[in-house]
Amino acid sequence: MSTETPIPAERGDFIREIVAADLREGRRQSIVTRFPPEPNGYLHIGHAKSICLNFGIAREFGGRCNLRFDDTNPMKEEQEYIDAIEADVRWLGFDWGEHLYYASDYFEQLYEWAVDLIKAGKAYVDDLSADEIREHRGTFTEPGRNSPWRDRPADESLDLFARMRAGEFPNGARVLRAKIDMAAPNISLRDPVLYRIVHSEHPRTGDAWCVYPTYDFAHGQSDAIEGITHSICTLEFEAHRPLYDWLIDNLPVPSRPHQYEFARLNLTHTVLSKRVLLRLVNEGHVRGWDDPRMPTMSGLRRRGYPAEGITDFATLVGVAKTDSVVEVGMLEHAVRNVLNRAASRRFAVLAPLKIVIENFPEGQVEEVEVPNNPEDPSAGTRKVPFSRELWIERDDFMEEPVRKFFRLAPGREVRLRSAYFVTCTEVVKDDAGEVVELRCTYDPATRGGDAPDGRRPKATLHWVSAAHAVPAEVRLYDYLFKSPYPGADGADLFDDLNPESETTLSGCFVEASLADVPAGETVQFERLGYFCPDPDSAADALVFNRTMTLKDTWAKLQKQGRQDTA
RNA sequence: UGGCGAGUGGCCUAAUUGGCAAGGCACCUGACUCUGGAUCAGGGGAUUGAAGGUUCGAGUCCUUCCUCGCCAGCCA
Repeated sequence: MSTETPIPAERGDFIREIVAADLREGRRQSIVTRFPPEPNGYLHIGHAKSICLNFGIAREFGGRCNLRFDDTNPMKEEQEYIDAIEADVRWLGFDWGEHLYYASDYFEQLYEWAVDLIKAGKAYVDDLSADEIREHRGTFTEPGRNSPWRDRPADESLDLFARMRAGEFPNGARVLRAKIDMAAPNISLRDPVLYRIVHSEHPRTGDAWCVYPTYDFAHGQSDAIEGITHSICTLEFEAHRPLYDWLIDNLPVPSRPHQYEFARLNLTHTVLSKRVLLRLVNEGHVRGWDDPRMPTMSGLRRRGYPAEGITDFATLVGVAKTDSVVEVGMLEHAVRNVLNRAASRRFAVLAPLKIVIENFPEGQVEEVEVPNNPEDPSAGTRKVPFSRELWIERDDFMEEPVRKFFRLAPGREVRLRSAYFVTCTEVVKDDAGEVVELRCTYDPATRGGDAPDGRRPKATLHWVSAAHAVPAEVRLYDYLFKSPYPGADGADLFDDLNPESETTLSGCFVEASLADVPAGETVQFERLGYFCPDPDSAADALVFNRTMTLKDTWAKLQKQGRQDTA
């Protein structure tokens, strides 16, 4: 308890074990990781897994995690994304301190190293076109062929490379390539492109450059410059590791980072691909990157998911090298878990049905005391007005109750939460036979929700006073994709889009205090689920998003019943 | 087809490196309950991708095979 060891006691995932061993066996004195997003889109929950891994390791092992933007492709990158990414990482609860970097910070150094490589005869300027380079590359089974420019004198490459930088050539005219092995079974070693000409405004460096390093030439060297010890990336970069190492081996870099790969996160009922997410936005399937149905950080935030739920989820799924698809249910579990603990409870009626308590004095208003969070007594209580006319949930009444339906029905007594027991005495219908109102009586002796004679209703209902409740719009969300595996076995994943992923309810009535819920806070509407105010919400026009429902065994029973009869 | 990687209950992840296959999610049952929530207790579910081999003993080591993923951008 008194001694502090930088090495956590419990065994972790395979990467943490490597980190611990490197420390324990003296290969490393301290740990430096990095989260290296490309600012060409918004962060999603898959990135959260990587963020939690990199920042988590730094935190646990007393090290540091840099935030580094991998901004080597000015055609796709924008400042807007840089800003959003920073905000998202912060929101998750991580801090990079002073260590905010950009690969573009290193462009000059990278250029010099490229020159070193040319001088050493390990890189050359190639005049072949992109198509020709592809043809020369060979295939999985056939080796590639050397470019005719491969053995051009270093001086010539040097001159050409300088002129590429000077802007003498158009996009695609020439590239700088590493001279490795055109017959390598690993295709990324067949003289990979190191630099290409891109005449394009860069969000950070403007028009200072018209040659840009490729990912392969920038990433490992950036790691080395920053003293990254463990460069953690996803599985698809595994084949690049030999190239990563080759560059580190052949350049006078100041440190020796190592790359480790883990399986990226996949989730059922959604898609975590920047390309597809971009299409969802651009084609109007959602209203934007922060649409509450999106798996983006900003979408989840707007949906009301607490950051802690997401980081807990990352811990829950672990880190391994097996391609996997995690059931969304696990995310929902993590989120419910923190919300159940922290969210304060309120009353809201989504599909209102009026009840009139005939023996309750007209015009009288009583304030009943309601606990804000039964899970957390320190959250205190609040006063909620109770009167003769109330709204209850339509689903909480059945004229002809089926088996196992415990809620209100003609002649049945239920408890109105924290208020009184009421009994339904009469059902009022309109001409069409629709139930429009219930007449009830209440038992004044049950004030607060307990009967002196100890009788206990089988159901407790939420309610709001008709005269005091405020109207609201509530947006219900469901999975963006109907199929757990959108686009599986060749199907067009856009065919799997769930047309009911968003349902807007108007005419809801909510407790007046709900007008004061601050942005970013998620509350529980008792018995219904977790909800948060949407940015569209205004003082005189409240809008709530349903973050998720409570676990609902009644709904499950109903669903099962439907299946049984079907 | 060449290279690389991965296969453990429906899903995710462990297994002290050769010693009784464990935990979480999901599911089911019961208890409790002023949320049909939460909580608590219990339960079902695994030939560890397959077949051989080594061994007293294999998820772990060897051989062969099968399946899946990634790689042929001047994307990352």
